[in-house]
Parts: sequence; structure tokens; C-alpha cells
Amino acid sequence: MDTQPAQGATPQPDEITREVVDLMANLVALFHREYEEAAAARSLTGAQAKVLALLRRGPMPMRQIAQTLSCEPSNITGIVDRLESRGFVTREADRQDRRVKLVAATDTGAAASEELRESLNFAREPLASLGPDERTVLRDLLRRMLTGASGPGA
Amino acid sequence: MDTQPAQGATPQPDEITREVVDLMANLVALFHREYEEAAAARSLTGAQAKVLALLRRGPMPMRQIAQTLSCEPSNITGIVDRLESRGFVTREADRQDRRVKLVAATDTGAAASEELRESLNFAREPLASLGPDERTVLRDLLRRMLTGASGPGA
DNA sequence: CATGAAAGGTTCACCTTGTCAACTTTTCAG
DNA sequence: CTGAAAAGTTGACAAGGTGAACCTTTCATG
Repeated sequence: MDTQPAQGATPQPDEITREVVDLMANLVALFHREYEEAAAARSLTGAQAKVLALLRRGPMPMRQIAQTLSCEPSNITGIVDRLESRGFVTREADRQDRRVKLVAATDTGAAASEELRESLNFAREPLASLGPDERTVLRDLLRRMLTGASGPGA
Repeated sequence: MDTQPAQGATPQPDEITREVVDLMANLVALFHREYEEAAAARSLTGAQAKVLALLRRGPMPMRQIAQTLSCEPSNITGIVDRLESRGFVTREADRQDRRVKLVAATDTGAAASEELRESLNFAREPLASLGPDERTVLRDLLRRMLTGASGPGA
């Protein structure tokens, strides 16, 4: 581990950090836009696509979905309602704890989510500007950033 | 679509790309969350903060704001309404073309925006996991990605 | 065992973001 | 001068998001 001049609360905002933050903001906006478009192309909203993506690893209680997405449980109710009414997910009561409702993706839902993910891999324009080596470097940096901060949850 | 169309720049969805996309999705979610929180701490919504950030470079017509943010002009009307009612921006008619309304940040608005930006520089936890050299590498990669794709506009 | 607190979801009222269509005002080409 | 096009606004509507009140189930404790 390299000793960093900036530990915990950064004492001063260095030049590089500032620029990286600005670049990230732009990239985040771009990514977000494309994600919404890709979802819309499958008649899903961004929030619905996110929930569906979470369910790729299996059924999940409402509350856990809310925690992972950092929003109120009451919000998830509506999103799951709309997904359910379209046959993308089902709600089943947990046998261990009947208060809990497990949300599971249907085959249709899982397929839509996987399709969307694949389309992101192909359509991701920004990434096309980088060579294989650079992508590897980027991957390592992103990994470091994500494991260093609060865990990605899912 | 079972067939894998090898079109565009990417001939096949390689392993690295897929992982980078997933990592980016997580990072984008994290960034987005923190941005919203930082804005909320100043009693701004994310959208309001974005508009205010755009105005850092000077007054801007409604239409241009809409184009930069990739949304309908009618949407901007409401956001600017709320910013205006709180004294963060003003609407002034353009002398050259009286159809155009130039939105400008007030001192209060500009201060709030700058403060928010600074707070991002400090609070950005993920970035703290990287050393100075790594941050430089990351900056260069992000620059490449953004200039290679559709221009960031702002 | 009874009872009450706590947890998981839902409902309701409310606000913001976002879209689309219709409209007003202003500009500009012919 | 007249009509088309552009900039903004308005209104109706849907989704995302919060917070408070509520119901059901679980569980600890007397």
C-alpha cells in the first residue's frame, strides 16, 4: 500500500481529483442516458431495469431491494407492482417469515434483463475508444475504487 | 437474438469489456447517489443542481439547457421555475432575439453550485482509494472515453 | 400463554422529473 | 405582408421518490 497524502477527509482538493470528478460526472451522465434508452427500447424504465437486474442473482425481499437501491421500501412497492402487472416478476411469500415477500424474475423478466445487459456491452460507445490493455487498466482501477468504498452490495 | 452480431467497433463482447461495464454501472450508481445526497444537503434536487452546474460558464437559453441535458424544453421550464422561485437563477430576455430567455445563476445560485462541487471533491470516497499516479491514469482514460464518444457538450 | 414492541409491506398524500400536444410570441423568408 | 419556423410556456398525464399511517407477522418478555 502506498502512503497517501490524502487520508480520510481530504485536506485539499488537488487538481487531478477535481478533473477526475468532473470527467466522472460527464461519464455518469452519458452512461445514465444510454442506460435509460436501452431500457426504454424494451419498454422498461430505468428503475424497473435496475430492479430486474438485481433479481438476476435470485429472488430478493422487497426491503433488501430498497436497501440496495438506497430508497424507501414504499417506492419499491410501486415499481414491483408495474413489473408484476407486465409479467416480469412475481411476488411470493417467504415460508420462513411470512412478513417477507420474495420478488423473483419470471423467464420473460430475466430474458429482458439479460438482453438489456448484452445490448449495453455492444452499444457502449465510450469503451470502444480504448484498447484491450487500457480496458484492463481501467477495470483494475474501477475495481479498486469500488472495493475501497462502500461495497457494491449486489 | 441468439446470433451474436459482430457489428460496429466491437467484434465480440470480450470478458474485460463486460466486467468494465458492470463495474461502471456500480460506480455510476454510487456516484449518482452521492450527487443526489450532496444536492439534497443544500436543499436542491439532482436536476436542479445539474442546471445550476451548467450555468457556471455563463447564462444559457432554455433550449440549450434542454439539449445539453437531453430532455424536452418543457421540462426545463419547471426546473427553472423552482430555481427562480428560490432566488438561485434569473430569467432575462435576450436582446438579440426576444424569443430567447437567458437563464443566469444569481450569486446565491453560483455559490451553492460551487459549494456542491467542492463537497464532491472532498467527499468522493472511491477516489480516495487511488494514489496520485493512478488518478492521473484514470483521468487520461476517462478523457479518452469522453472525447471518443459523443461530445460531453458542457 | 398473553401482550406489546418491532419488522416487512402496503397505502395515501404529496412533490419533482419527464413526456407529449397545443398554444403564444417573436423572428424571418418570400 | 403573410405564413412558416423557432423559443418558451401551459396542461394533462405517468413514473419515481418521500414520509406518515396502517396491517400483518414475528418475537421477546412478563
